[in-house]
Amino acid sequence: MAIESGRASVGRYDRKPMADPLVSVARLLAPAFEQVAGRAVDPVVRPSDRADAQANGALALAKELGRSPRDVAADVVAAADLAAVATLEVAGPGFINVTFTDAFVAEQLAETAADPRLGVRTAEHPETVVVDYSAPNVAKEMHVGHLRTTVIGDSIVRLFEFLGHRVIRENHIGDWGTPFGMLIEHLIDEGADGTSIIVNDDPNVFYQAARAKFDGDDGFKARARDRVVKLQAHDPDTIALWRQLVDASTAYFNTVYRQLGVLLTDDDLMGESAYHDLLPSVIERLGAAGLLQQSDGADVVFPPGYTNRDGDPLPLIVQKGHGGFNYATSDLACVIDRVERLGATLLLYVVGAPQAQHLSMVFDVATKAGWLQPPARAVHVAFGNMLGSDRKMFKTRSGEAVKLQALITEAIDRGTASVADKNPDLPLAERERVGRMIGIGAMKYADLSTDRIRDYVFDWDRMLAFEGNTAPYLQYAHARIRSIFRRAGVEPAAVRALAPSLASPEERQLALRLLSFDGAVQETAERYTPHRLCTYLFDLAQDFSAFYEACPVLKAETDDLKLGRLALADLTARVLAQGLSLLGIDAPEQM
RNA sequence: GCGCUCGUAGCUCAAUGGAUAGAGCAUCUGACUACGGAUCAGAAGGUUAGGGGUUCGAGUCCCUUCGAGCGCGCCA
Repeated sequence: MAIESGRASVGRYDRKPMADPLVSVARLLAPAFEQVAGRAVDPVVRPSDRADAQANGALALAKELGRSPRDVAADVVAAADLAAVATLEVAGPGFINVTFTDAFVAEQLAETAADPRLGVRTAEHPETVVVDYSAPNVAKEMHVGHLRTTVIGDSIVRLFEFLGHRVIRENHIGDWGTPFGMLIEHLIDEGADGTSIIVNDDPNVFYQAARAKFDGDDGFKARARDRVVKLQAHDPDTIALWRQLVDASTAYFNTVYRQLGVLLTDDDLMGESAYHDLLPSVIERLGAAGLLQQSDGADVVFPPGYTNRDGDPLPLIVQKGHGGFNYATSDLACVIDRVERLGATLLLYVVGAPQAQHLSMVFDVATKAGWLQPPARAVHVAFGNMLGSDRKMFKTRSGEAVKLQALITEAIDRGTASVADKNPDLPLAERERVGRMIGIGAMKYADLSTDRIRDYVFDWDRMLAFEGNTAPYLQYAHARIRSIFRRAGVEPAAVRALAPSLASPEERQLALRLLSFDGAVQETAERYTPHRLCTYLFDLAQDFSAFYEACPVLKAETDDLKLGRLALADLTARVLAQGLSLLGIDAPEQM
């Protein structure tokens, strides 16, 4: 299959009249288009900066009918019956501008406010979705490279769960293979237990020391090789030592995950070792499917369309010359396990862009072997690199990968310092709690808010700024709304059944934005692009600021107006908090 | 050499094939003893890397050139 950078669709979602008004308009306009065209056509309803929405369908249709686009648009408007919802107007070369009636906006808003899901539709056909993300290595430090996969994966998990899918998180940790021979032998030499080495000391020191001995000491190397054989034969003593390393490492991963506030737990561990016993059957089944070939002594599959440096067909090696399996074998076993055992129909791989060719080959082979057939499909949710301010790979001065733990600590420190600076009256414990939300939130948001396929520049000052498209700006907007309620002495729940005020342009603009939360969430999930949701939330916060400036709430002329504006503010806060939560970011009540 | 991805304002980034390419930061101008100024309004800033093509319509799709990054047989 072709490499998909996230354009695949998850399937159709139901089209209930509530929620996204664009969906409602498209649904209501469709019969008019059908009447004019003589067949079903897409009204092509889109957001517009000239009206509340625009329908572009008449332009394409006019070409087909050989008529003037404006005439076609006029016919559609004449045939349409949605007076209760919107007024229609032909504009420009043949657009239909849509302006919602205030009654429609008010009604939709009231339904949204009454809905715990804030208007977000659940999937019409819930699927079993496996999300493969994070994937750190045992006995190694987590580094910046693990940040994006962990944060993006976490957000995708939250999104799909919210949409009603059955989501299975899989943390494909590197816990098997040749390095474990040397790691276990080194562990024996040191006479230490895995916990002290990995949790209390720097895992990289341990790993590099083992590596150095492996490279420089032939006796050690021979022992390490023997140890791998014992490990793969499930020798009890060897497994016990291996288990020490794995347990210590996963405990360490968990401290990182807890600090990051991601959902991963031990229950989600599905490392390479879990597929080890399946690997021979992968080869057997490839052979039975007639796909297996020999090349330079290795068992390989040649998926069509891939070439090497010399222009010759490029193989996917599934069994090495001396009999060992590699990560391609393991990845194929994953596909089988996820489809056949778990019943997954959507396999998401939140893995860096450099793996594109490898994954594409794996998916192609799995498809040819019949393991990955519709409705099941696999998508590489690829992402680019984190760059330093010099636009080069983010590294320490000495050129090493930056440790994720160092990044987390600095984020928390900076977030806490920011709160201390701006709200010194907060009690210390609260300051630290909120500071952590701000620091971690800022780091995650910086990662999520740009198109994932592109590289992005990591900049502490920018991501922690209270201005611009940042987590603190959104968190601040939320906290400020909650502050209004505290000051008013009103419980937010008390205004949820009230009609939100729509008296001014700013209120109307904010209301329309609130109604498009559903559309933003659906699009984010369909394309696996959290930055879409980020952009929506930023726009929402900006609309709220404009409203807040133009429309006094606590000093409103009448009590009704005050309550109506409180209702609008409350809905804004709920959407902000829900949206941030889908990104894995906390929204403090005050900051 | 082949392949993949990216190239948009000074900077960081948006923009389902739709109208005049939008935000934020920075810069400049203005508002108010502030419902948390951690604000708001406005201005200026663009040959969407270059060139061709498809289309009623292209930042977006196709071809090509240039630039950057990454990947191309037994590491994962």
